[in-house]
Amino acid sequence: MQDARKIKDLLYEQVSRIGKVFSSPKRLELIELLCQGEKTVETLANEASISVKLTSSHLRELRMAHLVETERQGKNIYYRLADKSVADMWVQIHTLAEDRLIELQLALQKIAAQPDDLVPSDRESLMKAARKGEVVVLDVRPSEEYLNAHLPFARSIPIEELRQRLSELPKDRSIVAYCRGPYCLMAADAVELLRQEGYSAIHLREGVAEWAVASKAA
Amino acid sequence: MQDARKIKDLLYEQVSRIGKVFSSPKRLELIELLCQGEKTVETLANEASISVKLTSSHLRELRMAHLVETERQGKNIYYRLADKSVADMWVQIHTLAEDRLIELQLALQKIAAQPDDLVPSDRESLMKAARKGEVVVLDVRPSEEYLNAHLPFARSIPIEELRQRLSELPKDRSIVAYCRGPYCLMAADAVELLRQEGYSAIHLREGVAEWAVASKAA
DNA sequence: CTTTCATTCTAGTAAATACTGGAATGATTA
DNA sequence: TAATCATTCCAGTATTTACTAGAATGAAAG
Repeated sequence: MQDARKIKDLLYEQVSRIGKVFSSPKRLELIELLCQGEKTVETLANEASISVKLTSSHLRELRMAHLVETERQGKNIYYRLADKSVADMWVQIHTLAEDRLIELQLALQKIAAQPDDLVPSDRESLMKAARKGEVVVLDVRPSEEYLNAHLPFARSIPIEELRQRLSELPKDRSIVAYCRGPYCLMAADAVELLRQEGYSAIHLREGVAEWAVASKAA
Repeated sequence: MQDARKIKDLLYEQVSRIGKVFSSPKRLELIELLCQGEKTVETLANEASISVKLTSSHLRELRMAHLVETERQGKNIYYRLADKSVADMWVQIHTLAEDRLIELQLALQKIAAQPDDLVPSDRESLMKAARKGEVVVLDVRPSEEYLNAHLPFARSIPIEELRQRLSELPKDRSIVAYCRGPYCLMAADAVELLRQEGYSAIHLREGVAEWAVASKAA
């Protein structure tokens, strides 16, 4: 019976290794970034606003849990998620957090509290409209991330280029902007800019990872 | 821009609160127990082999993350999962751990390394056979857990009563035993006992939580 | 009023964690 | 050879965590 306890302790201990990875805010941010495609350590460090050394140590934790893989390309080392299921887990955990934590719901309402933010229920109708060309789905992430994966029918204009490339967008149709996910502020900024310039813009909170999970569930 | 950083930090911080809950082996064990139905603090402490006080403090963490609810019934306080999605998350996280951690795979192979353990792919055929009465699906958990939820067509004989109630089981058909999930040893023990007594017994690794997630995905 | 169940407070230990900085190492490219 | 990208080692700090034990508190049952 003592033997059984030891075995159980060992098993839960192993599972907790995965839980530990998801228990650090910065590691969560790195995982979300890696959901957009492979990236170098330097890119990850800059995006997450931490030092390369600290990034390296967080990535080490991810590697030791076998949640990421590395590949050397010239001078750079690229990190990527080891499996699609890691991206799914990120979506599951932040969704659970949004469902259970009132504090998180309030924080999310504060940023971009537009009444017309698109929520998952609109998914099919959005795709139908996008297919017909009734709306423009706009991906405002860096173009490498768009090239790695993007929503169906989406057009790419990175947020930094948006102001100069406004003329590419129609004023007679709604523009649905999205970015990395609900914790990324790029789409919210894009919507603000577009509205100032007289466009009809809507903020889609989901990123490609959230979209993928939602599509599977449907 | 500094403002944006602060907002992001706050959001990831909140999500990490949920991750932290799943980063402790004992809390994972408590969650798995609560997946079987509501339980008192004392029961949880005994099952997890820890003191009531420590159990209480772990449950406090779960409460503060709004993952469990409590209800007073007479002298006892019953804990239960606040939502089905918490049970789903437990299944997702231990599944991810099993997929990614070789150490966990090896540990699981050691316990009950029977070649005929049932794996998820057999789910539909198992149900078909159970419906026709070709196999007996046996739930060896305590009867309260069986009453709370059990697999379709399952019969309940708690592991402690199994030896005395062997005569209730047929020798001409296969007996598929299951318990709380892959980290619970009751079904493995039951299979061992049944085989010693001349029964044809098979170990189903999934519990009701795993079954529910798998059924949704299919 | 006592017992039972459960939480909380205080207090303490041991270990792990997140982060910083400096210096060394290694691999690759130019 | 020098520069770049990344990791690692060493050292140190601050914080958090898991756990133990003793004592007090509270809520309900008998």
